[in-house]
Amino acid sequence: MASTSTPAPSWAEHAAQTLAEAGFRRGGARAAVVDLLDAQPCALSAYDIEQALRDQGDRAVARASVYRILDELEELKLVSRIDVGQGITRYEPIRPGGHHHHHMVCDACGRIVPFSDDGLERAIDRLARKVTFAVTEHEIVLHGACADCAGAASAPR
Amino acid sequence: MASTSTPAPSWAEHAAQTLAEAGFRRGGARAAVVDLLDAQPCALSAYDIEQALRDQGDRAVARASVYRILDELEELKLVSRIDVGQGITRYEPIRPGGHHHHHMVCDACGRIVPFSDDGLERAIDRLARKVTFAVTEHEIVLHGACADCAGAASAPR
DNA sequence: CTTGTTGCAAACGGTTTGCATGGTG
DNA sequence: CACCATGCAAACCGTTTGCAACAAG
Repeated sequence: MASTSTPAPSWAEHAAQTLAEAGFRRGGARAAVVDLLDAQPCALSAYDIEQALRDQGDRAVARASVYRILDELEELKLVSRIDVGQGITRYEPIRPGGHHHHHMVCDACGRIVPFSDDGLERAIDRLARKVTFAVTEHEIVLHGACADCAGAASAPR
Repeated sequence: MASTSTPAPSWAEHAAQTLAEAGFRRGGARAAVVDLLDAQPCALSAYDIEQALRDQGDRAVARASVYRILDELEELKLVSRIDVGQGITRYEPIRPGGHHHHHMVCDACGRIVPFSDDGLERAIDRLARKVTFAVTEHEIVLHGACADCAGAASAPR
């Protein structure tokens, strides 16, 4: 962490640059969505994004625009779709140095908790080499109960 | 209990029995869906099921019934939901002695190919023991290109 | 005859599209 | 001033629900 010239550009900046390079014009709605995503710790649904922007007041964005912008961002590999079932697609920034991770879904409260595990990734890599299938992506979703919900139901430890 | 008359009950029979034990009455629509599922090698969507039954002619089942029946079967752990994205839920029989498996989705042609891997399952088990989350299920989806599509695009070998 | 089962059609909820308006370059 | 970006509303599509007809036990 010595390189003072590129002090870890925020994802928002990275996204803005990538978008510009791809020939997109600057637009208030897109900037608002990008900024919101950058500030979030975990995956958001299109609805979450629309609401958050509306609630925080300074820049409401139409639903259709949210979807269109998310499509563009996904196309440029700036966000990834997370589908944990329930028919709701969530989106999450792909941060330059960010680590690959997956999600656990609490079936009781709906909470989504990110996790990453090298052993799991290695197992997937090994598997990918064995199969007659060109694996480019993988998605792993763990279902169960989060600490709160599991604790409430069984022995609190 | 060495009842020699039960060598390997088909999934359809197993399902019929489980349903009966759970107090369900016998019904033509349900039987048709169960039979169709039993005959299939891989996951079907509700739409696939409705169409297949309508096409094969002998017993059409209303869309709503298909969904209701699938819900009941899932409740009894007779089928499992497979969600590979694209917003379409698929269903697959859980066969008594059947092995746990996951799916690869060809993003080019949409084909779904099942696979299973012990190393992967072990990695998940190990992980499940480590996390602060009561893991009850997991779903793994590999995306990429199937042999046909990958072969067509790149070197055929 | 009582109660679960099925079909039909309308309702639902997330997502996409068509078109007019407005801001960027 | 040309064109992309945005908002709005309607269309879409898979799924769910309400209700009436039907059949199993």
